[in-house]
Amino acid sequence: MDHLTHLKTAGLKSTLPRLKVLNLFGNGNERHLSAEDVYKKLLASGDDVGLATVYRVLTQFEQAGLLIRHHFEGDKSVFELNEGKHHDHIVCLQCGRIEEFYDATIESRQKKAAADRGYSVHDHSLYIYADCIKPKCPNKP
Amino acid sequence: MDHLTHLKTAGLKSTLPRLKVLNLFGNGNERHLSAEDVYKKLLASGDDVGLATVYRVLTQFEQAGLLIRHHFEGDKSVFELNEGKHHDHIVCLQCGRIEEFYDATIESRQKKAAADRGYSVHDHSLYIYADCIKPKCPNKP
DNA sequence: GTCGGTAATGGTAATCATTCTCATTTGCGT
DNA sequence: ACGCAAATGAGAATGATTACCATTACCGAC
Repeated sequence: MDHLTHLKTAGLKSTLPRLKVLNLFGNGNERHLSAEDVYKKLLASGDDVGLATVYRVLTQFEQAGLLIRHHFEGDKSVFELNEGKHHDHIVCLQCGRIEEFYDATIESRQKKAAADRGYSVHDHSLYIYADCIKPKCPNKP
Repeated sequence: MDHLTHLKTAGLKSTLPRLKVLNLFGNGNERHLSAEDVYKKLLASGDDVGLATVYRVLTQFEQAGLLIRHHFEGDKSVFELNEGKHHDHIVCLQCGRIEEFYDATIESRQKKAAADRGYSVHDHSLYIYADCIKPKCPNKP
């Protein structure tokens, strides 16, 4: 399913700003971007979209299920493309690198923990804050 | 160790505002409070501390290890007394109820996931967002 | 292809949580 | 009791995000 179709499916009109934002997440080497990141990257590539639009579009995409919003430590939201495969995150506190991982055992234990206590799970977030090993880590935030 | 001793140990002067905040978390029926919550509760009980002080004190307590800061969904930080026993949280999206749980298997799998990828863990946060079962849930945020 | 209505955009002001500034007050050792 | 450094509190400042609203761009009907 291409971007245009994605938008249609979500009941969103296919506009230039929206396509540009989707493209960023689609091609991008960086999977995890904040609103400010997206805004700056678009400006840098000559496409000027308003910051307000970026925020609006990101929220719409999240609600449409195209993007996933994360609240890592710190105040700003970070988004990534929802490619259907759930995963958790390890965040390097030194350089900000984000690594994804999936552990079936953790997933099932979580489900069980919630079920045992009478909760019906919507979703969950697991963030591991760590230092990544040099020389991988440039140690610069 | 009582509150006064806690402060001393942390190298913090024992002041009225600090004791009042610690008391809130100590006695409180509610373990999880935001800065605004703390501020309002103090005002309600006739003790007037400034909001700035509340924020400052909460941050100091966090750094001293007396409190733990959480970033549940939404924008504001939530604090709870650090009683030494790590646990994760289930948050009811309907009524805001927070339930704590601990699962040794999840803990060890997390550690392993990070270690396998060359990370040295600082800490981690696992939040399960769910609906709690009626009639427990008053369904009112 | 053009027209028109509606939804989308973007600049700016407003909001919310949090932090900073700085003059005043308080805790605490002497 | 005194004095000074540390703590407080009121309000300004900040940073992220949202609201407002006049202008502009999609898209379906003709």
